[in-house]
Amino acid sequence: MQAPSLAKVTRVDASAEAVAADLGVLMKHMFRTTNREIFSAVEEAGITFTQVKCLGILDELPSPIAIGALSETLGLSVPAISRAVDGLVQRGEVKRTEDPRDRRSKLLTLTAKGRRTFERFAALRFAGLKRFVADMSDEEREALAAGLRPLAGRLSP
Amino acid sequence: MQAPSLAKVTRVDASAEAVAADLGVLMKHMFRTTNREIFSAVEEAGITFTQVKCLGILDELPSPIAIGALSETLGLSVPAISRAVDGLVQRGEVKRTEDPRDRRSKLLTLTAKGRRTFERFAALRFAGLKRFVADMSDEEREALAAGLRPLAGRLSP
DNA sequence: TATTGTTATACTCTATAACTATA
DNA sequence: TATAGTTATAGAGTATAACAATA
Repeated sequence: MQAPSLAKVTRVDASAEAVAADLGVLMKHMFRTTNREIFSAVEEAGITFTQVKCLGILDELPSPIAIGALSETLGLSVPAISRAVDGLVQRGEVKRTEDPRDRRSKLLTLTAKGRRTFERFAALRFAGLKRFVADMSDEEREALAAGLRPLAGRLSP
Repeated sequence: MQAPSLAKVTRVDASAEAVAADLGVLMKHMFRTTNREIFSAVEEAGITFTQVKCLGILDELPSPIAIGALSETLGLSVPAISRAVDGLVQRGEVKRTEDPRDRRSKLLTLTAKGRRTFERFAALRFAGLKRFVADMSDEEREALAAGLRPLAGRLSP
C-alpha cells in the first residue's frame, strides 16, 4: 500500500471515549458475525466451552500447569476444572500426571490430539475473523490494518 | 491531532489474513481485561446473562417483539426464553402483553426500569473498554482511532 | 389442524461440602 | 494440621416433550 493521500488523513477524535465507543461497535459486529458457527462446532464436537478454554490455556503455556492454577486462571471452581479435565483425559486430549515433587498435585499437558483439537477451533475462529475482514471495503481494511498494527505488535509475543 | 509525519505512515500488510490476526490479538486482550468485572456484576444483580441479552435486544429494537422472535434472535429454545422473560416480567424489567391481532402471541417491551438496568450494564462494559483504551500509548490510541473510524462510522447507526 | 407460548421432565455444568491422599 | 484434588450433593439453566389456548 502507498502512503495515504492527505485527503484520507483527516483529524479523528482520539479521546478514550470516542475510541472506546468505536471499539464497542466493532466488537458487537464481530461477535454477531463470527460466534454462532464456533458455538455449534463446539457443541457438535461433544466438548464443553470450558474444556476448550482449558485446551487453550495449556496450548499457550510453556510448561505444565496444575488443576488449582488452571482453576484460578479460568475463574472456575477446582471441582469444575477437575471434572472438565477428567473428561479431556478420557478423550485423550490431555495428559495428567502426578507432580514428582508433590504427589498431591497433578500436572497437565496437551497431547498431540489435544493440540490438534484446539488448533481446529482456533482455525475456525480465525476463519470467522477473516470473513469479517474480507467483508470490509479496501479503504476500511487498509485503515484498520494501519490502526491495529502498533497495538497488536506490542500485545502479541 | 496533526497529520502524521511520514515516518509513521509506513506500509502495513492489509491482507485479510494479517488484519484478522491482529484483530484476534486485540479481541483476546480486550476480553481478558474487560470481562471479569461484568461477569460478577451480572451475577451480583441476580440476573442471567441470557436475561441481560434479552434486555439488550429489546433496548435496540424500535418495536415490540414476540417470544418466538426473541428465541430465534438469541439462538435459544422458546421455553428457555419464556422462562427468562417470565423472570424479567416478575422483576418489572419487561412488560408482556397479548398481541391484539393474534392473542397466542405475546409482545414484549422494556419498562423504564428494564431500560435503566440494561444501561447500567452497557455503561459497565463501556467503562471497561475505556480503561483498555486509556492503557494504550498516545500513538497506539491515535492510530487505532483513525483505523476504526471509517468502519465504525458505517456500522453504527 | 397448525401455531404460539407455557409447563413437565431430564440432562449438563457449576458450586459448596465432605472426603482421600499426600505434605 | 494444612493442602491438592476428587467425589457427593444440590442448584441453575437449557432442551425436548407434552400441553393449553388461539388461529
